[in-house]
Amino acid sequence: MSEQSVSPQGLLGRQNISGRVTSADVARLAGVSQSAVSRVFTDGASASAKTSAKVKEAAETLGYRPNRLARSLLTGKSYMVGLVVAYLDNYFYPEVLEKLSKALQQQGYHVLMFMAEQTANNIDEVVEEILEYQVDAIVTASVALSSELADRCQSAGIPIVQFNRVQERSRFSSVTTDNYSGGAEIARHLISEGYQSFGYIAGWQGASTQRDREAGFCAILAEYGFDLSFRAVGNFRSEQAYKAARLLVSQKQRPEAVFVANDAMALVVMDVLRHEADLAVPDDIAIVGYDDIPPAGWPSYDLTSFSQPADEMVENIVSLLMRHIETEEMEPLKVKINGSLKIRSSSKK
Amino acid sequence: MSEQSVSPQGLLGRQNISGRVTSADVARLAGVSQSAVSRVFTDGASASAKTSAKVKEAAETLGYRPNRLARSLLTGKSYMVGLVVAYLDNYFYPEVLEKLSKALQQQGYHVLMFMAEQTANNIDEVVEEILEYQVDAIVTASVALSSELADRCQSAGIPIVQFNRVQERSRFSSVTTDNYSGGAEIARHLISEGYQSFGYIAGWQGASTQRDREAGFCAILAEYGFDLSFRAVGNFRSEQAYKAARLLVSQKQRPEAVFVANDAMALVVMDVLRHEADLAVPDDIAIVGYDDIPPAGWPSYDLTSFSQPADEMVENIVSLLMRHIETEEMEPLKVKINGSLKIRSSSKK
DNA sequence: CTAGCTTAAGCATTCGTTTATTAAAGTCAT
DNA sequence: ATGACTTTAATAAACGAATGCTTAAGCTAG
Repeated sequence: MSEQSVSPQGLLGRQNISGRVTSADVARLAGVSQSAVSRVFTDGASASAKTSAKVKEAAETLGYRPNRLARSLLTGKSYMVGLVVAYLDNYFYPEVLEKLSKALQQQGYHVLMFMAEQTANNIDEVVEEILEYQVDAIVTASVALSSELADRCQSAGIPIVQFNRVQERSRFSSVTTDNYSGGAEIARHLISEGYQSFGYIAGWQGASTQRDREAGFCAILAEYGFDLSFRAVGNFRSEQAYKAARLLVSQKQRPEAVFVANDAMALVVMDVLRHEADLAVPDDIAIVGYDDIPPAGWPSYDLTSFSQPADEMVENIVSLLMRHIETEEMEPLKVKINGSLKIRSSSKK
Repeated sequence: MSEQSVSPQGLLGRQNISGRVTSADVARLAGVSQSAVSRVFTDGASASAKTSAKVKEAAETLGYRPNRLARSLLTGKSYMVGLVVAYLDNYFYPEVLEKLSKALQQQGYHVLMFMAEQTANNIDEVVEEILEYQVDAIVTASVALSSELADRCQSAGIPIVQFNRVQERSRFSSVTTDNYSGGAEIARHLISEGYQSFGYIAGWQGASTQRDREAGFCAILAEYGFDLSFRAVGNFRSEQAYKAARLLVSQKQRPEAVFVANDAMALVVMDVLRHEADLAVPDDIAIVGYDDIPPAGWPSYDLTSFSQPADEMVENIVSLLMRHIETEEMEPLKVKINGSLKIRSSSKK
């Protein structure tokens, strides 16, 4: 035994310094090559039952799992989807986020979160950062991108799906409800209930959702010979909705029915009407919202709202994503989901 | 010019096939080495003003940004933090998620989302998957880990911070409010208001938060010679809270005041009392919740609630994370935040 | 003008994988 | 057994960027 044949590392898969177990460690323990280990862990690759078993056992005892980031270098896929979102205090978004996260997880993908301010500048910055993470796709929620950034993503081959926002001549896919018909349906409903004067509290004017909802609403009003007797801007923010509501109750001539551009604001408005102005909903004034977030259905509010079906919207986001990612098909698709008006007591005469 | 000295690729930084721009592309265009490009983009590395300028310009025109995943191979840091969360329909979590996301983003980190079912099995699976992504740390929200998994993370050197959950003899850090004193303070408040009989609607019994809140509440009741005249389990889920509330209103002897283990359930209970049982809150029955989520403060509910200060909790999560990640200090710290009881009209006699 | 020192940039290696290429080992009928 | 063919595994070269080592350049001082 005069030869110094024993490896200085010892024969067993001693872990490397960093504490992370690598495929080489597993290979050593299993007595196979590193590439064999790799093949066992990538489906579609061939490995004999025997080695597969050896490798799996070794991996188990060492607690090995392949490093997805290293893998991504070779495969070009990170199995991460970047999500850009501006705020979660509109409760429509947590709902969507939860569903989206679960659905993607089921497909082996995961959501990497990015919070953006509403300012275009900030959003571009954020997206630049997203690109560093080599996400396979980006989902933007209620947020618009500069066309310059759009180009960057385009040329980097990173598909974008916009949620609840469409940019007219943009090259990316989007999923929305038909906000124009939503607004229109609300108008029809209120008219058919017999209301005669109407108000509108707007969301952020830069948003396509805002514009479409208002346009649809007003178009039908006009068709029946009505127009808005009150209009204020709430920018989709509660504090501003609060101010808009104060303004509303201070009018000498209050409208009989008010459409508020989303539920988050509509709830604030209802609270002001009832608890600060002592007005009854719907008897003194009817309210309709948009989104049908869970609190809209709570008995204390029972708010009529145009429902954006989160499940169906998420399903569509996911299938668009998968289409773009897995077939490399870049052709954008603009999907419009049919929502439906949930009529509740806040708008019944 | 008889030599074929022109590179087959052309002299300009023609992008590689995959469409992604690499540091080598930038180097070629700037006429420097790849390592020079790398140095320009890693702070703490030296580069002359001249090359730095050349490189930055080239990077700009090519739209280059360093690949974080590739970088992570060398540095061992991914700048991602895994977040495990079970549901977002308790509105305390979206709030925390938004704040956490923003705070981490400010430090250059980002949140990778993982949705877990409540079952221990599923959570372990999910965490295994997280590990594949080489996150620098894990935050769990209202979720418990098997000790086996804990070992794995420990030995992989991945710190864990538990949010709103403590595991007794576990080796990871946690951030909670002092749920025991929270429950106690609620009891003191109700007693001092003069209520004489008490009910409790419990959360998921496996949760330390649930146990501590109840224990603190009952301890003080006992101290004053009271006990629970009603108890039901809502598991932190609205549907089950609904059933518990139905049970409550069907009692012959209703308690005068009820503590519901969190706001999400408390709001459901209030709605049942008011809209299904025609009872007045607080006149017929007082209600107190826990978390102080935004809807608790909405005038329609005006629910007394023990406030868990999301800002402060998040600050603590982040500083624990940074401590663990950047100093490699693994010693767990269990942080208890002081909450405060927000007394509103739902519990005033 | 040169010795002596500092700063900058290039080369080559490395991180943990996948995968093309090639060599070895089975399989099966003859 | 032997040859023709199919599996399986090992070797080595990527992927994109960071970094130790080394050399070239730049600067100061004598």
